[in-house]
Amino acid sequence: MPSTSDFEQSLRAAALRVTRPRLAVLTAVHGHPHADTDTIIQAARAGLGEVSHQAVYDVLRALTAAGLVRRIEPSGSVARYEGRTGDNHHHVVCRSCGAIADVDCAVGDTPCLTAANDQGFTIDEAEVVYWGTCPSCSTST
Amino acid sequence: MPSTSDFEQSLRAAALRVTRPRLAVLTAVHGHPHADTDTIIQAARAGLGEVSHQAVYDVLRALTAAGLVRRIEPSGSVARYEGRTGDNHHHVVCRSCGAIADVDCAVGDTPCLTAANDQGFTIDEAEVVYWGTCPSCSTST
DNA sequence: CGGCTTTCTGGAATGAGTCAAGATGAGAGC
DNA sequence: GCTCTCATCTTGACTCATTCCAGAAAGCCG
Repeated sequence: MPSTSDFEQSLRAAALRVTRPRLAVLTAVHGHPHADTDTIIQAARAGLGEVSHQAVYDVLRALTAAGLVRRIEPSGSVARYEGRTGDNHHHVVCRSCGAIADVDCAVGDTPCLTAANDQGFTIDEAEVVYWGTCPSCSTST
Repeated sequence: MPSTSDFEQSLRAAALRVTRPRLAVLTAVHGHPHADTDTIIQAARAGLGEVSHQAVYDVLRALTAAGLVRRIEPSGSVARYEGRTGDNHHHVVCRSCGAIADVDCAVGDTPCLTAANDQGFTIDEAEVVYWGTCPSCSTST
């Protein structure tokens, strides 16, 4: 996991100001993969004291726009964020407990980006969500 | 598009009672592909008079559970529903205007269902969303 | 250090979706 | 065809994630 100075560089590289809340949120996102907003707020507060939820939302939006974090929203769940960007991986979501795990795509770097007929759309990203059951939910059945 | 009697049969086959609201919602979903909940409510009312939003939500949930309709939720959008199920197609979403179009997958019937490492998950469905720009938004740039 | 701009705080508002209780009507048996 | 039973629909209030707003504070640059 990147260090605080790495995050600082990332922020500066994205032309964003380096502030305590931003570093805290960035650290929280990297330390809690697929965490929902509330978890990130909790984590940010744990390392910073008090942060308004508004600041976290704002920071997350800025970071998402800058491409430093990725926002994922499985159906039926609240928005979640993750720090791994640019490596084109996808997600498995457990139907039972909502757990999310990373999976690399089988095909390569930009898989499935070749739709049979693209309807004239200019496709620039393919997002894949696998639905299934996680190991612990499978066994507890 | 299926007729009302087809919908009746589908409902009965799913052990659901055939009611006016259900037929109206089913018709609305088939007549308005990828429509959001509000649109479906409007469409159902157009063919039925007055329907409570609660009934529509309930019907949509029942139909989704029965597999008669499919629920899709692109990030940043409200829930949408479609009547085409079982043919394993995917969607292109326009980042600009939010338009949704169907695409058949290039690989075949159950594409991309082979994740590189499934983390022990039992995967039963792969959902693919292509992000891009629709023809009209591309040209108007 | 000073000024400008962006960001953070705190609170209130929005809006999709859900819950609960009672009324209604579809389906089954007589 | 009639009646009974239970799933389904109506109404209305409510939850909760997310957003909007205005003012205060802090970071960045010269």
